[in-house]
Amino acid sequence: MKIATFNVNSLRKRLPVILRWLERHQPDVLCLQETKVQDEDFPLLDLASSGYQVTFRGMKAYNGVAVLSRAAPEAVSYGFDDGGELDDARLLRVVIKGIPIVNTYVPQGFKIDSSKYAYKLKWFQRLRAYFDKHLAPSKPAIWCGDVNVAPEPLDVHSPEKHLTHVCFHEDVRRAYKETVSWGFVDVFRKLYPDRLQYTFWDYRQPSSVKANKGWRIDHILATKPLADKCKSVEVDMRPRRAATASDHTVLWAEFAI
Amino acid sequence: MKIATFNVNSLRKRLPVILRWLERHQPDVLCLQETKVQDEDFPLLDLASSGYQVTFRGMKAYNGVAVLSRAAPEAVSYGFDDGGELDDARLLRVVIKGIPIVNTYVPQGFKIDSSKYAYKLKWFQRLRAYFDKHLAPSKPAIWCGDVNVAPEPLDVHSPEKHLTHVCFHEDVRRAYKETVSWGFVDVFRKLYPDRLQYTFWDYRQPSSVKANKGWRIDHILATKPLADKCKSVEVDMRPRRAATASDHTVLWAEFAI
DNA sequence: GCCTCGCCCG
DNA sequence: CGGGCGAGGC
Repeated sequence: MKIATFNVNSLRKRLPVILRWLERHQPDVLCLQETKVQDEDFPLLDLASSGYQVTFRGMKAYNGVAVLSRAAPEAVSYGFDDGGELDDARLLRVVIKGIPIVNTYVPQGFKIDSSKYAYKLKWFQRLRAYFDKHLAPSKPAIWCGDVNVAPEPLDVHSPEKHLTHVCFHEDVRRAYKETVSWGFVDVFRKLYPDRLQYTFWDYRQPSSVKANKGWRIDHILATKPLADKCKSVEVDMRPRRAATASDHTVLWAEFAI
Repeated sequence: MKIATFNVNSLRKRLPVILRWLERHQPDVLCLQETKVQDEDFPLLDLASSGYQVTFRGMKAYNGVAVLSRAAPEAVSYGFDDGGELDDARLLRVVIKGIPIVNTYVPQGFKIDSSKYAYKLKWFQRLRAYFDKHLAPSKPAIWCGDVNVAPEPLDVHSPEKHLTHVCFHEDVRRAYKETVSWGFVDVFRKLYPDRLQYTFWDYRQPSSVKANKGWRIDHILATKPLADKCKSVEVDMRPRRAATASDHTVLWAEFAI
């Protein structure tokens, strides 16, 4: 099973890139974030040609998640179910061929001293509780998406400059790890313990791609039984180099199931 | 000499269409309107490959005129010189191979009861005075551009519905004809007295192109000595059918000089 | 509908 | 820088 994740920064703007990538890579599942389209405007027709099943939840202007899958999902669930903020444009769970897949667009957090950052930290706690409720560490499951955390210094260019950045501050890294420790394994880092590899390059940072000044903030994580079956994980730079590119690129992993 | 006119509705958006048209048609002169680009942002580099000389005057967001010519203009003049509103983003005169060419983007006029409409009517009067000052009916000269007038009922779909439209109202048609009568001949209508042929199809009117619900408001006019040498005039629908089309298309005329 | 713009956002 | 939005123009 081949599964991929891609923060598209507008699904409508990225349709050609997405369709091209599906054609070339034929994944079983492609999880998308920042679709930035409300459900009534979702471009189902443009995706129909791909032959993929489409599951989505969006809102106007911000956020939005979707799952494209070869097989139809056996179950679909939108947002948190803990009585708090639903945040269904950031959290989408599907079950595909028996494997639960949680696709997240974790809040970015704005600034360390903002309420948005507090919300982000809380979000990781809620996500752990969500895993507790719906998954089991001993059973196959996947968590992927734009997690907005670079877990280690290796995962961001010039880490010493980003100690107070909402995607690298010690508190957010701790919050992320606390959620991971529920029972997930970062399959990229598992296969490549020392590899410097980013998935996001800021549009604003001049020549960030050429100079490779990026962040590894998009992740695919699997529970142990599934992580053990992970055969390969790669970042495909091509979508980031496309004429009309997202600021993120595609991360994919293949599992022997 | 082959001369063409095209309201591009943003030069920058229409660059591929323009370059393609130049390649295919190799006109001596292409007059453009609604370039919507201020001079400091004019995309000279993108046009350099065409090999055409570029003369332009624009402003931010609205209006803007340009002339692309195989030969460099022997003279260039921007706007009115009667002490009133300059309107140099609507009026550009060049002399090419000895022929004065007046490229205009005549004000649209908004609504019949608006001051913009009064300004439009006045604009035609000023233009006649401008011809008087700079041209002679007995000598070759060309006036072309988006004139924003359908001269006759044949020149607009459902004319009975547009009697109070600022591009078909009796006052504007009279004002236009008063300016034409200075000494210009509409070469399209001269060659094809009865042909129904539009040059503009509103984006808003659903399926206006397919249903051919348009307007003939872009014109090429020549003084009598030149009009007598007009060999052919055509409207090229291709640019209007392009993937990213202006709401106008190209009108061109060939003169035996 | 398809352009422009200024503004918000990451 | 490159998405989104809403307003203004035609």
